[in-house]
Amino acid sequence: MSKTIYDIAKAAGVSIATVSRVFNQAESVKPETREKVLKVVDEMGYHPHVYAQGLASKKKNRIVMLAPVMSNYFFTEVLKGIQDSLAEENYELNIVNIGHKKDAYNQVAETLKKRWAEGYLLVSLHFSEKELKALQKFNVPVCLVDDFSTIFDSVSFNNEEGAYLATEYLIEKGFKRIAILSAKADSIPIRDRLKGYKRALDEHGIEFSESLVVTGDDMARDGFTELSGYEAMNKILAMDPLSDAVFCTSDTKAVGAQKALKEHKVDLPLISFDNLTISEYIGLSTVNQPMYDMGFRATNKLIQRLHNPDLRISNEVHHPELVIRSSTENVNEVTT
Amino acid sequence: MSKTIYDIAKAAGVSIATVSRVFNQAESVKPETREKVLKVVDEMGYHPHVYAQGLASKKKNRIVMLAPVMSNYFFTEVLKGIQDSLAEENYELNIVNIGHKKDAYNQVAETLKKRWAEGYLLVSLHFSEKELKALQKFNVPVCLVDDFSTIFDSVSFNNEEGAYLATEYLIEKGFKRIAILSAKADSIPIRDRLKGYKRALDEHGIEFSESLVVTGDDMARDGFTELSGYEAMNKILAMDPLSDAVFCTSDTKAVGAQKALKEHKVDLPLISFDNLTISEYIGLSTVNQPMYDMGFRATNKLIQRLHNPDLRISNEVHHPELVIRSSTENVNEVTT
DNA sequence: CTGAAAGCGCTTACAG
DNA sequence: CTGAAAGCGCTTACAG
Repeated sequence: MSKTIYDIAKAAGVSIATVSRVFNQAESVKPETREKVLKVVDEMGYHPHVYAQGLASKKKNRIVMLAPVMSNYFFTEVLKGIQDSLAEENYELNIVNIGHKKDAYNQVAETLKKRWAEGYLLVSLHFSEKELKALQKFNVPVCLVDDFSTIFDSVSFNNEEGAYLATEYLIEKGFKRIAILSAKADSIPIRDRLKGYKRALDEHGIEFSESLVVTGDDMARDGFTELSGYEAMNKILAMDPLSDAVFCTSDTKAVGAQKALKEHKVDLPLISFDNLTISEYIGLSTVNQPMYDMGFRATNKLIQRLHNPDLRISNEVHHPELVIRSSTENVNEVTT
Repeated sequence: MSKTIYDIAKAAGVSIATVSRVFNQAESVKPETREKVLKVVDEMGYHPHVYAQGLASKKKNRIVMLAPVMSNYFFTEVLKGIQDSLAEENYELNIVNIGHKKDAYNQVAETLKKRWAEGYLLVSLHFSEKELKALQKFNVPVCLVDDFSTIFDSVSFNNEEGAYLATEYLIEKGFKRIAILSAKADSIPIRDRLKGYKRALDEHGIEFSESLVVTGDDMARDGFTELSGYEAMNKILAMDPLSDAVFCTSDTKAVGAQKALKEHKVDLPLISFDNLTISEYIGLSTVNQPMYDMGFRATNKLIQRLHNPDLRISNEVHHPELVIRSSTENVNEVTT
């Protein structure tokens, strides 16, 4: 039913090798022959069979993105960056969802084993040194996005520094009892952000208090949900004495937190993390994370490695920027 | 470097046919032989070459999702539905981004031509009858998501009815000058939603006025952006007399619209369209669109067709539900 | 510039 | 239950 290269060759009165060359090394075919073949190709609606091409040429022209939890903004921004970077290259993109965190490693390993692709982008997947070394054994080009390691190329973000800046900002405005609206304690972003929060307190001579680390009960997406933020802010509002400012570990959570504040008619200074598009519209002060850029740069890096496998491992770290809006400004400042 | 079926066969002391059978028709291999092969496979870290398998078996076990504009919530929700539906099946998912609207048809046609996959999901792609018929010629299983046609299977949403319900709701609350916060005029969702808006006015004896159809200037993503909503609401607020309620054509736009309202300290009743997760947290009354379900159901439908190509074309239409929150409630009602 | 032929790594009747 | 062999639809030295 579907046309093959033989059908085209016969109809054009040439060999299959010539038809193949028209697609792959057009210059080496006499212009008239090329035209003739192309004409037949067009008439008969032929398209090379991708699998046969891949098998024969040992090229796949495909890169695979592996990532957990699709339904979030971070993912789509990174994806856009990847696609824009890929747009100029002759690669197809496959997306594989890494489901349950528990055996994320096995899911990734299984995918790498299949060797569908020339290269792989591991997005927001955090593995131990040991696991990464095991993945390295598959000997396929990999670039980590939103994770750091010296074993693979990586494009990451300095979460610790972001949290530090946000917390320091609140401190410099005079706040002393600063709560941190946290998420799953052993998730990598939370670890790093908590570290930055603590360092800021420490360097400004404020004692860290475990009671100011507050988490919601909803643990979907590691607790990075609106609901979790809402729950956590309600806990904060139930504290006595109330904290005088809040560093929230994600904009999504901050949306929930703002709802709780509104319901309680309380105006606590709130700074958050991510800088989603929506944040501008809800007046959220936040730490900007260049998600699109990270996806774009990581893809460039991966493609460079495909062209030149002997490149040294390279790690690119993106730095945070504060974006200040009304959530920290239109509130009563502390007057000492 | 990479192991082949020959390496395994040799190491296990069997033929390649037997190794192949272990993977494909395990029952027909003697248990001891199977164990022996599996042991070698495991030791040597073998995995069948997907392209060679596909070429030889003429199966691909792959479905492709084609969709425009990745970076939106609709897309990710649908995607989640697709993935969950696929999780139980032995299919891989590929995602192809359809970029510029102008030649969306060609992009889709090119992708179908490649025949990577057994089946295709066309998400939020709106083609003319003529174009769909042309796509039909490729003779590959297709299911439309968020579009309706009798040429292919489809899972769609009744936009007209959704807009009708939202507008009627405002009318029944006593509002008469109801503005519609619109987007790209010739986009399919806008056409249908405008139709529903007009029908509601008509059936309740309210005259339609072109001046109450307001659009922002930002036309990215067909005008379905926060910015566009913000701009449009500012135009509404500049009207004299002011409209007394607003039907907004998407939650994303409503986020921008709410910002404008807040800045002007005006409290206009606002009902919107989509029911994003965030909408609950910003108190947005809206029309619920079951995006996840649509993705899930469409995938089921496609897979059924793969199993049984002679199935009659089937069209599933999902119906809207109003979700009422504070944006239409905590505002002054009209007292006649 | 072009063709004949080998080969990519599998699957699957066919025979035994 | 298992193997030898043909074939899937291409690409690419090799030779001319």
